[in-house]
Amino acid sequence: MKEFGEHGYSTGSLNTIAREAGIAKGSLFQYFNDKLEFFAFVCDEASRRIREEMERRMAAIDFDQQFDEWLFDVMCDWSEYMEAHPLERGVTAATNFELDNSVRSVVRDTANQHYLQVIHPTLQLWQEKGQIRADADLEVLATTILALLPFLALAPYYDGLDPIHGLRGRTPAQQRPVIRQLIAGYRPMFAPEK
Amino acid sequence: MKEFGEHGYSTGSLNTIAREAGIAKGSLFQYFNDKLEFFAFVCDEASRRIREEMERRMAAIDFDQQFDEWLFDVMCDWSEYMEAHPLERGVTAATNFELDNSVRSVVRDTANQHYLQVIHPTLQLWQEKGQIRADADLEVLATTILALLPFLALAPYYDGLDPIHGLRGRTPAQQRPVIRQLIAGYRPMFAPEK
Amino acid sequence: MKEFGEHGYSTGSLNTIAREAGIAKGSLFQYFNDKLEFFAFVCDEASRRIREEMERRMAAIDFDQQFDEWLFDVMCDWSEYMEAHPLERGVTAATNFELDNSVRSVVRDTANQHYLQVIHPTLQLWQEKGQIRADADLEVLATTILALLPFLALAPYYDGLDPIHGLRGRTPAQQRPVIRQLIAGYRPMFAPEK
Amino acid sequence: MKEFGEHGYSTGSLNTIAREAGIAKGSLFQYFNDKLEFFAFVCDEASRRIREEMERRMAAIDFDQQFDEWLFDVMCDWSEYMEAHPLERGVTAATNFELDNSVRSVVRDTANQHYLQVIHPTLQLWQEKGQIRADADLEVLATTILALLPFLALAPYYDGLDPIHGLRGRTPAQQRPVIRQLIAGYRPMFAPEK
DNA sequence: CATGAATGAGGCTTCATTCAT
DNA sequence: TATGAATGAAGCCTCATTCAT
Repeated sequence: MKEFGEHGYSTGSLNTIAREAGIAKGSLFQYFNDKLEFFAFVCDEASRRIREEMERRMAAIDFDQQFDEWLFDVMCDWSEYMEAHPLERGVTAATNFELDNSVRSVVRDTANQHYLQVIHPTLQLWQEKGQIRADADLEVLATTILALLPFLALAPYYDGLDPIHGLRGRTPAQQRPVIRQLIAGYRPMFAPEK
Repeated sequence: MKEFGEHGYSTGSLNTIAREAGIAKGSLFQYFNDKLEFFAFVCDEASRRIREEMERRMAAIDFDQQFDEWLFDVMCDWSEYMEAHPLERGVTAATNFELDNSVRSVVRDTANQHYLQVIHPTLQLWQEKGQIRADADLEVLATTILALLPFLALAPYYDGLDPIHGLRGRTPAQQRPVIRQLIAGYRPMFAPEK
Repeated sequence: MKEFGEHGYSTGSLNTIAREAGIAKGSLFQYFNDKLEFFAFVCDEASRRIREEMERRMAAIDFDQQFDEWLFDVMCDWSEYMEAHPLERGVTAATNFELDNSVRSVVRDTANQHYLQVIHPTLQLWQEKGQIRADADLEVLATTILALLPFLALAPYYDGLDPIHGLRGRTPAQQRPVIRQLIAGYRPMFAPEK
Repeated sequence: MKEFGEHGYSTGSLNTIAREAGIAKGSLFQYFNDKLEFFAFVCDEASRRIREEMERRMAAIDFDQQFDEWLFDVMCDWSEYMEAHPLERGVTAATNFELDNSVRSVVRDTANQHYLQVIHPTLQLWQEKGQIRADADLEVLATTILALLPFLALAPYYDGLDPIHGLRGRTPAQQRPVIRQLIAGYRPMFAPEK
């Protein structure tokens, strides 16, 4: 996760991985047929960990509040999780920044499934609770959140992702106003008529 | 543009570029000190071309309509431009998918400046025209559009970018319903009270 | 036989053999001390099979005819056998095309012994029957036949072995005219005076 | 020529070649796209040298004698040439012992062309001179000689090629009786009626 | 007797960059 | 200004063999 997270698929070095892991180069190929299979495994593993941890955290968040408040809490947790887990964050970057389609399609589909299996039911639940307007477009909302997640995860650590709010370099605590601003901006998309 | 657009910075090969351009490998280094300087130049050039062409096209779009109608026209133009210009699209992908921060910061800032110098004044103009609600958050709107542009540019051509609306593989004409849906979804963010 | 026959000794892979055989890599070394011993066993086995089958077939061929007619029948059988037994044919190629002397000497001597133990007595028999001229040089005849056998076995399946008669790609039936032509050409070497 | 001649295509090492040539590994690829292209070049070069030298020598051989005497002289020259040129001999072995069809077809066709462009016209010439029987089959004769050449070139230096006459280890001078015996054995194939 | 993970040397090839011409 | 051969490090991957289980 460290090597691939820092350098991505094509620039990540199996030699380096073997050296830092203290095993022989050839040993890597006992478990994976080639570099791509290895990378895919690492990405799957990271996606799974991220999802499991986030589900655990979300279960602890107060469900008896307005949707935008709840979303704010979730996104702050997300922000803190990513700050505390540089390995998972690195792999998230590696999958989001992969250019090669044949590599990308292998790793992105898995990640997207994990995300959507959380996002879709959650949005429906909130709509049923009446906290999301009945005529809101859940697909557009899901797309927005699906884009917001890597944005919040990476913008504080990678240059050029957020030239508007200036997330780059901010701690999770310092990110909170921006998160609040973004959710407030999106609020009309889902907010029920008063 | 072809080589870097297809393979990105680190995987793009100067050997290949020289070979396909029909010039000597050494000649590249007459004009650029190293690979990064070359890549930066290519990205700048692409960003400039994209911006100029889009400004030209936007000037031809009817300004006497509602903001969301106008935005729809612009985004359709953007979609058609990207379909017609695979080289520029490739470089767009290469800059958006670059993982290495020291490379990324060089190319993204330029691109973002180009984008924002168009987006910011435009949004202000539409707000002054009263077509964007006075209390709408122009920053969040700008961030949304800044994310929407690469999304629409790349999702039809790269796997795993849009698992919700299924833009992958669609022609510009087939993308139009999705563009309309997205803008309709975003509409409450800026739409003036009726 | 499959792996060594297709790729020869040095390029043949014990890993592949174990994988395709469905046994563990280590198990190979329970029965053979090293790769060469294994290869030698496979070649011996193939030589033995080839010899036994050809002796069986030769026993069924009419012995009451002229030597060249008989030889034609034998060679056609040989041609058909090789077509029907790609594994044995492959090993034949592997032993004939082995460059490394230390490997070659191990496998060729066995094969040659098998061939000569059939060829020598047979030629003597035919000479005693008076169908081979008394002053014919049986050694040269044996050498000729010893060269003819791999030639007929492999030329239809390997490039560049027969640039004159064009055996490459021919079915056994299509090889028959060439076989007849070759034996007719050799005929003066052994034919008794009329 | 040394490395490929000793170990053949697949076992020959580019690392070794570069090291013994005193150049960098990468430099090999300035002139050849891959190993096969390199090997093909080496084989072509060797074939050309062999042909040119043999044509030079054949021009010095007395043409006013019987065909079998002339052939004996040529084959003795061939035997001496191969003894004096271990590099060319090695490459000859490498092309004759190559198992991989895709490699083999590349190098054998060239070699065969060189051989046949000498053999065919020569045989015709001798037939016109009346030294080869009018009804002799020149194709079979050519095939015989085409097989005799690598046999004489390699049998003295490689195990298991000649289990009958025992050429292995013989000097050119010691090979002469065998060469004479072989040609005497083949003589009836072409000798004119007395 | 069977297993299969571990090894580490070696395989071919690509790369950005230099520099003498 | 243009060239392109030379470099040598680094890339991924395969290999036969060992050995503790």
